[in-house]
Amino acid sequence: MVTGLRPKTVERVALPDQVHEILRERIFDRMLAPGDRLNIEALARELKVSATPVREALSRLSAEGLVKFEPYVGVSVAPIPGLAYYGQLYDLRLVLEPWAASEAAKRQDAAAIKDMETAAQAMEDTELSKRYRRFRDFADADEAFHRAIFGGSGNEPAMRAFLDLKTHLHLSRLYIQREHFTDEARNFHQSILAAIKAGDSALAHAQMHAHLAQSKFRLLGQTATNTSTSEPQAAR
Amino acid sequence: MVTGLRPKTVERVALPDQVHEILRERIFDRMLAPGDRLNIEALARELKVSATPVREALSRLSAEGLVKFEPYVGVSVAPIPGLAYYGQLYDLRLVLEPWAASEAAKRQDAAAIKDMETAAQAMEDTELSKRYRRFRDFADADEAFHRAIFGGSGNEPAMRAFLDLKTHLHLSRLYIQREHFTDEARNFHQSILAAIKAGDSALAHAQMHAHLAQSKFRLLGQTATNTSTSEPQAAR
DNA sequence: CGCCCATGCATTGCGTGCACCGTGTTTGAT
DNA sequence: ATCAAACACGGTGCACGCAATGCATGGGCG
Repeated sequence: MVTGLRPKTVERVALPDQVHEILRERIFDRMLAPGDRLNIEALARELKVSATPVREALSRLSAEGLVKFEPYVGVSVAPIPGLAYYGQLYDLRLVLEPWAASEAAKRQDAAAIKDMETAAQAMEDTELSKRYRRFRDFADADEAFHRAIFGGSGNEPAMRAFLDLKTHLHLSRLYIQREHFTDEARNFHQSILAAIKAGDSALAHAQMHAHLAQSKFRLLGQTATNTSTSEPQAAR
Repeated sequence: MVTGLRPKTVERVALPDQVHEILRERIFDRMLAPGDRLNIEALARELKVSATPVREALSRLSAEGLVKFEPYVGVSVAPIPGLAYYGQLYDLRLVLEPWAASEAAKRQDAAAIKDMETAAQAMEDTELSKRYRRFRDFADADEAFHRAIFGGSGNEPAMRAFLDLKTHLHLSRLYIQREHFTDEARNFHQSILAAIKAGDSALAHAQMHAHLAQSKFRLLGQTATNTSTSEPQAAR
């Protein structure tokens, strides 16, 4: 128990983590098309490592649902879900996050509210320096805000569930990356934050619901009921 | 594509899977206490395999949250959460599952309803042969029923989230394994199933909520603080 | 004399290279 | 043209060497 807390200064850890992150980036950036086979030894040669760390990284990616793992056959990039899937993802968020927001409003966790403010502020800052504004920065700040709300709900399993969802969330942004709507989201975030700080759980619930409904609308183009079989399977 | 469906008769796949299952069992059965270090080579010797599959299995367990992974140090059994955590778990289910049940009632997915009936029937059968009734059999049937409801909701991300939750759900049963309340749960399941088959989404929502609230009550001993959630999730 | 910090050692996880075997394809014979 | 056997690709498992961690011991300083 004398270990104390690690400095966290240097990247003391993990070669598999690096491979994991690299492959993750490639999938997000569409360098790897869905269905592409990921050859273990080829990746090992390219990345100048052995097969073991690569296997480890692929195993984690499989757990995240980004690659499909077929025993004794190999791994391939998981098919990118269609708009219908992301509609379902928003349906799920429409259930989870308004509840999380209302819980956060009730609990008034000081640290979590601080996190929300930080994330909201990061969004403002991102907005300010439009020159360097990368969509990813905005997405990161958005994710941080929503995560902070789950943190404020005090519900650890819900936080875990959200963190699992977030991987797929990032992919959904591929469909709307050309349109930003940052102002709209920013305003909603401010409203939600205000409601939570005021302890108005009903309002926080409503604002979050409106925020996500709006986002879903931006993604699907119209208030589709849900789950209609429309798989455009873009790219490639 | 000629492979068709694998026979499943023989252990066609994976040595890591077997190690994974063995360790999983040991954690569930309390053979391994929280905090215990899991020595890789020791496990390898005991299970008559090499270190590689063991490492792979531990990696998956880490992804499930059953073990804690410290780079360059080793893995140890994750601390078993307290009752407060499982209360939160039920709070989350109280949000997710009533919604899933109402969606299932709306969609009327024939295959999923079939699964629900099968699971419900399995519960009845388990009840019949009381001599061999193991609590685990009951728990498996219960899980199958709830999973079938998520299947009926047609929401794939929700299904994924539930599958992740289920690991921790099994652990929660450690607290109440001496009390069964199987009749109570069985009756609730029948009510929920009837409501879904009747297409009564509101009733399905209410029944599922009552079911989980009752289960939470059984676990915690008394109605806990929150779970107010006054709004029954109007769902659009 | 006692506490603290630095250095050495044992333990053990981590990474590599090689050999085995299952899979999927191609080729050759009927 | 069809089926079967052999080949090649590549994932899987294993033994070994390397490196990092944590503990123990010894020396130095207050």
